[in-house]
Amino acid sequence: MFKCTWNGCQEMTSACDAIERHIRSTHLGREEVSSEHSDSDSDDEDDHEEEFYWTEVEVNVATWVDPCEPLVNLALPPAITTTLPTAVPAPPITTTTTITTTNKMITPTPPPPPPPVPSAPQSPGMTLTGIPALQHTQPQYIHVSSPPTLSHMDMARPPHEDPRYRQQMGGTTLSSSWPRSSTYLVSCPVKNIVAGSGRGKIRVSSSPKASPGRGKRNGESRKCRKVYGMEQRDLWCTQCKWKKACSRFGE
DNA sequence: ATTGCCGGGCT
DNA sequence: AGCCCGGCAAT
Ligand SMILES: [Zn+2]
Repeated sequence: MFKCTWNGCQEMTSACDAIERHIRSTHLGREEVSSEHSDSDSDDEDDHEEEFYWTEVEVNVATWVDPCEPLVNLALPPAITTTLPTAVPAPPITTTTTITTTNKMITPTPPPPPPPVPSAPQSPGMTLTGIPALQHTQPQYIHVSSPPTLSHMDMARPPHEDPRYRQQMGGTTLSSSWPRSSTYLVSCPVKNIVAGSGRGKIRVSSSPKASPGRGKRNGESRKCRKVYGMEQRDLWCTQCKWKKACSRFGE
């Protein structure tokens, strides 16, 4: 069973495609569009936004425990489903209740449309740009102790940094949310506790040849610049604005 | 060409 | 201190 998780909606269907179509037309407000975009150019698969608004409800479901987070499932509903529309094993569980498995990222709060803003008095009724913009809910681990590694966790952009609603599309794609990709990184809380206290100018191992400390090292690194683009520079973190090492996105 | 950022200049 | 940019390295 696939249930719509939209605020208050109780729509339920047995087919995955059906619920997605329901969400698309009823909630997302966009009509059925043939999979082929004739006009637009290429790659990115059309935003699968509807995939965030339904959950798979099953009579019996094995509790998939993420190998990376063995002790974090005390607050969030344990659920991770890869892309598997049909075929369910049949574990010996006689529970009558149903377990919901949210597909794609963990969403602690069922109604995603209005992202829970930390605390900011906003104009009632509409939120942000109007489109159901989700935010990359970074899984908050229980960091045992890592004071020096205060890198991310402040991805929540200020309520309204820019008084002007900047809306300039580079193409036909409406910037909905993060440039999601098909693969989701799953970082483990196995971080080394670096005792970074030495504050000198000791720059060891700095041969003029090999020093992978500069330049565009990894193609996977998305810093403020690439994320927001040259436009909306005011959304970058301070360090990025000054062309210094980014402070928001560690790694 | 683009991105990340060190080094260094200016206020 | 904050702010900005030249220029380098890596993609
Ligand atoms: Zn940054």
